[in-house]
Amino acid sequence: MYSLAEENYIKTIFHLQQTKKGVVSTNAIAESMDTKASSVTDMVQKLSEKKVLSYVKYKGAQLTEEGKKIATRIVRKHRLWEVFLVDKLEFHWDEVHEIAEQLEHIHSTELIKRLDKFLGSPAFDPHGDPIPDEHGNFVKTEKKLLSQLHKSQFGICVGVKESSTEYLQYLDKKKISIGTKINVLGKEFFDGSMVIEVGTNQFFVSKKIADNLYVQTL
Amino acid sequence: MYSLAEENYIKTIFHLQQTKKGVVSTNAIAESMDTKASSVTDMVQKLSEKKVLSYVKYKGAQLTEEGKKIATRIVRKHRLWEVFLVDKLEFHWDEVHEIAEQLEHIHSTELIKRLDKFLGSPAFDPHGDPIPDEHGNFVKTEKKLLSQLHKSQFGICVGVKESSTEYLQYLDKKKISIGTKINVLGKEFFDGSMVIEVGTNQFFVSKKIADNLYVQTL
DNA sequence: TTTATTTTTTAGCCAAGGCTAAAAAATAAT
DNA sequence: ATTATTTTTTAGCCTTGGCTAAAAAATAAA
Repeated sequence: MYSLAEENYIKTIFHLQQTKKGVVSTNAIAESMDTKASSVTDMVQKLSEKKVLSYVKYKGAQLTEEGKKIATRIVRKHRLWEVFLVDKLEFHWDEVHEIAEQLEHIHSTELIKRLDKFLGSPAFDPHGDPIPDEHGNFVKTEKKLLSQLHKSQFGICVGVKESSTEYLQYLDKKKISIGTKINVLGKEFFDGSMVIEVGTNQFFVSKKIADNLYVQTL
Repeated sequence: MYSLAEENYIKTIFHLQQTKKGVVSTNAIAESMDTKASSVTDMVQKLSEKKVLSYVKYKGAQLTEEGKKIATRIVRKHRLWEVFLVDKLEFHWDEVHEIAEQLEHIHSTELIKRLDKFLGSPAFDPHGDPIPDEHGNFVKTEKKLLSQLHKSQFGICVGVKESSTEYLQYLDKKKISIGTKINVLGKEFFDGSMVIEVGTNQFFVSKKIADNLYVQTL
């Protein structure tokens, strides 16, 4: 069993080594966790002894397989709870992070198993990020522009390229927000326009619109 | 904001002063929390400075109004989460305590407001204990025998007087367990037998049966 | 290739919460 | 009313997870 502090370090290092690719520097961890480098050194040395990560002085830290497993479980919990908060308690997607930060540390594998089932084993959280399955497997996703999808593919809205007021209002009107699933029903070869499905709504979007929306795809 | 340790002390003292009536001794707290008396003394002195309880050396501790408020909020959270675990995640009522012990420390008033609404503002938890409302008011309940109820009253099953195998099997068959709501539809003056409703089922119970079941009533 | 600068680590300190052992107060027994 | 026993407190120490300031290593600049 890992302490709250340990879990938070593991989670942070996991996220950092996704982006920064490879070993993570002491300073990077410190900055990301809003703490001091000296504190990070201490903790990283402790976690290294626990075989959660490998650590070479002055070089940085890198999670072991065990460490990644722990991190993945935390991420799974975090994202499932976010789905719960949004889908069941009707929170808005941008209000749930803080609460999920707390809920992700609740210890009970049975709880998560049942929560997952209760939520219908969702594949994405309300921000459009993929939820690892119970074995820790992430679906490998790619961030693309909506315009890059083909007919009968789908994507989860994760952001916009340029955010003009008009565009955001358009998305709002069409009930597209972060985490929304978008099915591509058809695509016009000639002008790149598409027919998409959002919820139960089906409508037409121009290439200009589809070029401005980022989606996460499998 | 109170720490995890502080919240646990406050909660424990709250429960102890319900039963033991009045001031709570250092040893009682220590035993109940499975810790040492010396640790209790330290914490109780700290909480006294924070005006959460009044404490007289060698005499014991007693929660202030503020302390009771904090305790009540924790109890409310604990019991609402238990309802969630049983009603929504289909845990059995005797499996949920540990998990609720963790969930009760999640900080977010909005979360509890929404959880309560989501659950239909339940008045009792799965053990038949009353859930304080958002202002901290407990419905004042009384523990009675089912046989003491009158027509059109209801009670929440909280236990049995004598537990023979046959009796427990009977309850099982009738889908009566801890936390089950029982409506008294009719009562026969002559022999004390009753017609009760459990879920959507309505059936007859003899006085002997009704005399053996404890229920919580408003 | 020295010298400066940045990054990281070490050393020493602090607060929270716990523990043990000894002292002090309260309570019970003679 | 003493003495014995139990309860509670104090004193001192431990671990976790922070912090600051100084030292050491790595990196960049001259």
